[in-house]
Amino acid sequence: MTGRGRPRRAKSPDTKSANSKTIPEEVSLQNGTAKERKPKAQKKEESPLQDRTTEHFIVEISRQQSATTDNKKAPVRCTKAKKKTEQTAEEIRKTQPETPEDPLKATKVKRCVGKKATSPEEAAEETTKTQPETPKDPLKSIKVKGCVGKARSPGHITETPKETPRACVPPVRCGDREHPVLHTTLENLKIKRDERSDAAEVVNKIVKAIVEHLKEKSQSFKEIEPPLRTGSYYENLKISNPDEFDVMLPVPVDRVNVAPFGDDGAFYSVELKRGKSPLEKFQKTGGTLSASEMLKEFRDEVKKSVKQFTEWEVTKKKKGCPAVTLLTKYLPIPISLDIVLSIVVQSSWPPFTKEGIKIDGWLGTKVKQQYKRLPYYLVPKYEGMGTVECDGVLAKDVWRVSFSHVEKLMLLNHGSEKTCCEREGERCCRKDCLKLLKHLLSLLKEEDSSLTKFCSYHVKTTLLHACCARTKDADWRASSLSRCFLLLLGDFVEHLERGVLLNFFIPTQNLLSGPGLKKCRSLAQRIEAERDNGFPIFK
DNA sequence: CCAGGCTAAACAAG
DNA sequence: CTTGTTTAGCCTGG
Repeated sequence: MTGRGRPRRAKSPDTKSANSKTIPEEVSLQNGTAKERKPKAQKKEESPLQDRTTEHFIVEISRQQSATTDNKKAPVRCTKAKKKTEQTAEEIRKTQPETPEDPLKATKVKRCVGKKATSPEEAAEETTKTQPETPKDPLKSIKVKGCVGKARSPGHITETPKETPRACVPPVRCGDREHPVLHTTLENLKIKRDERSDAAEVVNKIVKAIVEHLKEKSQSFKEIEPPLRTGSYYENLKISNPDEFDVMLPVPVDRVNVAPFGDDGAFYSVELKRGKSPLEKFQKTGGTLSASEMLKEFRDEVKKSVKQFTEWEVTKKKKGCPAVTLLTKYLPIPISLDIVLSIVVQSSWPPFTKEGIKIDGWLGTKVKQQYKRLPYYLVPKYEGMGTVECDGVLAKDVWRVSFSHVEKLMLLNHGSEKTCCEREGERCCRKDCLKLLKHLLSLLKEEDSSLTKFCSYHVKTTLLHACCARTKDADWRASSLSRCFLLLLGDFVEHLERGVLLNFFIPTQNLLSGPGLKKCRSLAQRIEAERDNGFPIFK
């Protein structure tokens, strides 16, 4: 039915232009924060990110060639005919026989292009409504692509076609024959293109509206920088459903004094140095920039800006949580969107990061230096009771450091060779391993409510540490998925057994101190049971 | 501010 | 399996 030439998805032109092509806000971020760090002169060969190769010539030439050939086949556009998503609830709400359990799910007209009905619920949906509690949100990031010319080396010389299965098949060690279930599981975790498209449309629309409102209608937040799309969706790590989005809205500050709050280096109190700032009003008598007051007003402004969007609701405030969470249920897949207030600090990273981000062997020292020249972010997050006081500062007025922008950069550019996972390069399984482990954790959380304190950030951190331990792309060959996944699983279990998983950027912070050793060990046992039985939970 | 190019990933076909 | 197409996201240059 679905012929290749037929438009499987069509959108009305206005929708299109409004959402997909350009997100204008992006541009001003560059102007605002990034330009200084990314001098124009730093091109191609000169970029520190580039010089791990000696093939610049070939690379550059081949780039140009392929660009010109590509051009020819470009603009074959489909005709757009889709109804806008501005539909009201009633319009959208057609009965969805496939999923009777959810009355809000809907079948859309545009989807009727002969696609066979997908099964009720693929494999297992992850429902990563990850707990707000402890360290969920350090998953945000900035964009700032490392460098300009990506290498696509045609001369990428592979002495042997290594990935092809050998003629003689060793009994045990051959790739992942041991665990074919991992591959099918991964397959089921993929996000459907149409669902992604629908979700992106509604999310982009509301984010745009919020940003416009804050810039034009609010005093305190009129200087916000373009949204930083962070978290697993924007790292291409989202599994199962496009149902969770994280967007950080950064407020620039000129100069600030930042002082540790507590002893693990993750939380800070902030003082504005200069007078002139829209943020003055959030200062307490001691000069502290009050996270809670700023978040309160931010939340009010976000509420105002989504008021007219009846399909979105604002969820209740959660203690210590830096996000204003929006929900929409007017799509087959309900979406939660975290709008996270943050302040951008341009100066050098806190001293507590000194021993962190040990990526020298994996991504290289120059990449690390580049990352460390980026700003860092602070989000209005605290732990425990907001009334706890320390040096005259209340916990609810402190900020937690966030390096989500760097996390995103590392995950999108994760190879020790820069051609890793590119068309001409070797494919690796780092992200697949992470997806699988995330999935495993969320399945375990579904069946055991005592695991709420564990979250996908624990898994992500485990992967980052693993990448520093097994630094070469050859350690993560796509053909060795099972072995790599089992090693990663082993890492995770080790952390759990010891009850120690250090924040990748702030090694003085133990991310497992929240859950506690007892819960850690019980999770470790549960995971080992799955492993030793061939992952029945995936079946 | 926008148009256009590029990439990763999903998806379709051979 | 390989190859090509489509799409959202991202970046750049005008």
